[in-house]
Amino acid sequence: MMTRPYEPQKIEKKWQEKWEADKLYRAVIDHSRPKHYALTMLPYPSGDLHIGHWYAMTPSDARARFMRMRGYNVMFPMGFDAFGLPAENAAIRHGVHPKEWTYKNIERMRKQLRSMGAMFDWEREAISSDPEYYRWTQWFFIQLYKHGLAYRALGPVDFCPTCNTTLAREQVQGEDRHCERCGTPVVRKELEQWFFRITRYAEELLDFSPLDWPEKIRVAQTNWIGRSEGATVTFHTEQGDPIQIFTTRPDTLWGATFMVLAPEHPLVEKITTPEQRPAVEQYRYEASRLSDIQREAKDKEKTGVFTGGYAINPVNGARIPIWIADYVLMTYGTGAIMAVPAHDERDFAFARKYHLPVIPVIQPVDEQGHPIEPILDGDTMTSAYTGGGVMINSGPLSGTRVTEEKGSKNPGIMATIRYLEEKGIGHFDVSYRLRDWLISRQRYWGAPIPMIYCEKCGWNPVPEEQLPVLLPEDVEWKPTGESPLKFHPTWKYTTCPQCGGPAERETDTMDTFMCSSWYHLRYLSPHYDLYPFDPKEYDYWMPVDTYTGGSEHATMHLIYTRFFHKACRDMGITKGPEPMIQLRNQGMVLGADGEKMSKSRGNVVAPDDLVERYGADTVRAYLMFFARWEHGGPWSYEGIEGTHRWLRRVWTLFTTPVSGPATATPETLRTLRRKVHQTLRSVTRDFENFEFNTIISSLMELLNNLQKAFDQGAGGSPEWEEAVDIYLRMLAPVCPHIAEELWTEVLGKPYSIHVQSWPQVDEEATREEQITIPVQVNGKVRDRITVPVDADEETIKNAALEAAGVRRFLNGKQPRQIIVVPKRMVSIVI
RNA sequence: GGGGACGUGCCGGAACUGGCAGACGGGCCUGACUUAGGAUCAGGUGCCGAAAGGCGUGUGGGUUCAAAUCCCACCGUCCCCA
Repeated sequence: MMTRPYEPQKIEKKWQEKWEADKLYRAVIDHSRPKHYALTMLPYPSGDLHIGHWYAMTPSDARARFMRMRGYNVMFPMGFDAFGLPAENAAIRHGVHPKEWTYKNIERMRKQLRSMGAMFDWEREAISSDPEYYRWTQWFFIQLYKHGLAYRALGPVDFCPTCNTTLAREQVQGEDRHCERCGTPVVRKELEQWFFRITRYAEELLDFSPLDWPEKIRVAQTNWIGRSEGATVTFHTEQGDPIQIFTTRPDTLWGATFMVLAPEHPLVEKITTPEQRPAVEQYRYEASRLSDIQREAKDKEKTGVFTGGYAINPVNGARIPIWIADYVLMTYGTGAIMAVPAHDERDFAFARKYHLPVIPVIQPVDEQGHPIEPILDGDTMTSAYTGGGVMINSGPLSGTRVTEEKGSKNPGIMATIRYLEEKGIGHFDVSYRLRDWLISRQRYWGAPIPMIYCEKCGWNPVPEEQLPVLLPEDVEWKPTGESPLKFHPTWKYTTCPQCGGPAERETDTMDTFMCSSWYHLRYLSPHYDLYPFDPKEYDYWMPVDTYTGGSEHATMHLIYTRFFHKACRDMGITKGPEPMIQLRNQGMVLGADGEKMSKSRGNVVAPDDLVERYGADTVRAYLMFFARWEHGGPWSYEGIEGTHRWLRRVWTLFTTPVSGPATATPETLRTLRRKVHQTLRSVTRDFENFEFNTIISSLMELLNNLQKAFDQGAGGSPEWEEAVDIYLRMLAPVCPHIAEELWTEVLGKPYSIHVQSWPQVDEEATREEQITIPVQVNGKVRDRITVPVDADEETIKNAALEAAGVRRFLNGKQPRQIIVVPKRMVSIVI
């Protein structure tokens, strides 16, 4: 009889429909089994599923399936991060309503997602732009507001002129400070905006001890938070106005020879002398015309102007001039610095340019503490000295040792801080680079910020029972792209929840990162309407056990969601220290040319076409095979052929009828069984470690062995039956459709393979009887010997010395040393 | 400038704790089957060499009986932060 051909298009669709009809992947609370919450970052419904989505999702799916076979009750949900700018841009450009555009895209992407054959539990689907979802996004905002974690503040903010909205600092990227979404360089604007107090959690966010997260992400977040220890010191102007500064080098305080204020600093007005006023005014005007990008540019020469005012150095009473310079930004720290030119590069350059005094206060010394060359001299120094040494010219602290260490680990710094605290001049302080999260967006397609402004009562939250604040649908766009909420004739007019008088709604919407900060909670119970999630579901499923997605979210989503969880924990909403325990990042699929995929390069790989041609199983397997998952790599149209060939060979071998009883030798069958269990062991280990590429190569290798055994007459034997059984179970998480078809339809085993358990390794079967180990003479392999696996050292040594290849080199001489590593090798030194 | 990842055949990539470098796949070569092959199957394939053998994991040094793996310096690529 003719065996039927492998037709993935037919079997894949069939099984996808059956699995869904049977609710095979429905995840429900089951206290009798350990739970596993596997989560992969939800997509934005851009309209088309990209190969990158496949790369992120299908290996994650395989891992989730593996966990399920290992006995876990696995939840693997999917949804859409559906608010955002592209929808609105489509509206402006093509006149489609963002809602229509978004939901059409979702419809299309659902279909594409289904074609993956992933074990998504669609009954848990959540869409962030559904009112039943964003009602709770708004509710969270109000909770944060009520707990003082959301506040409104006026200040300079980053604004993208193309997207027509403000951005969080995290969304401003690169040297030219461009918008994360569209690449346009941002501009600075002075606006009143809503912020979340993420900085309150800076310290706790640095603690990664409960987490199994990649080093790369932990380092990126640590650097982003940018903790530095030092001192806050209060200087005073001659007139007695305090100027606070933060410094990481209080040990150099005696060397402060001038101060620099940001041109916008409020004290500038007061301290500027009449003679200096024209120059200062001019400089302030010029600075105001420059963007921060230009002001911070590293190749730009540092400029500044003397204000005519003086400050008193609190440690030595020195009268030091106060300058303004545009490289000091009002938005960083206190907008004022003390300048120690002898020990800071930037201050040094500034001092030399404007002929300001340079006074060294740290002298390099040797181990014994004796001064070493160069003996620093402020007049002749050619660069700042930033290393350690001993404090000089520093009054009572002269002679104190200063190391290269930072902050509290440095005895010189700590001695100075103790001194400052005793004198009441300053105190130990920690500063963070992290800034509060700006969440206001001047856009329409987002969750409205549920706040109301009343002339009399100020800002008040919308009463919770009135949530959600629905987005009005009857809106029109101006060509400028400004949010239509601002111009809506009725929507923004409401009454004050406090006094009942006329009031106006906030017309800004929330950063979509707010929506995605809690979506893992909405999956728990997407239609629950008493609370953002059903507490019973929370208690069973949370925290997320395995989270997968791109590492580009290190300082955005991944830090926001941690903050969100901790803030909610402190408000009594969530539990535990962290929302996602284990994180793994996939790399990127590059185009076949090795370049980043983009429409303009014309190197985009379309998954739909591949599925049509090869089937989802081949696409899944190839994506797992072609590179190490966390690295990614270039796509190859020839490479996928190889993976497809493999699956066809699996199909052919497993659908070939066995003719008659087994004729293979016991040795063949033993070898077959050994290889099967050895492969099972390594595949199991690789699944645990997310090493998908070697899972596939092991399965390919095992198929080659199976084929050989079959050709030698293994078919029909119990060993063969077992081999096929284990092979399909191992294949099931990777290629769920072909595995199901072969299991259920071809072999007639009980439906479904996806409810079967993961096979057990028979350790006894994996044991080799004889092993071949290399023998080295002076570090070079000269022969190989075959010995029983449990041979003792003496036996191995003798066998090695007997080997022809060894004797030829030994030439009758006595070896000086023989190293025997049982099961590995013999090394002979002559 | 700071931080991180990395550098292995023609290509993608393997190599667990230092122990046979190049698994697995692609490509290429040879052969079989075939009217045909861009299908399938079998074999070969790091480099030099007729062979013995030598040389090989970015470069140079070091530790070791033994280094892709550990240490030092350098070169190069990519990512993140300024």
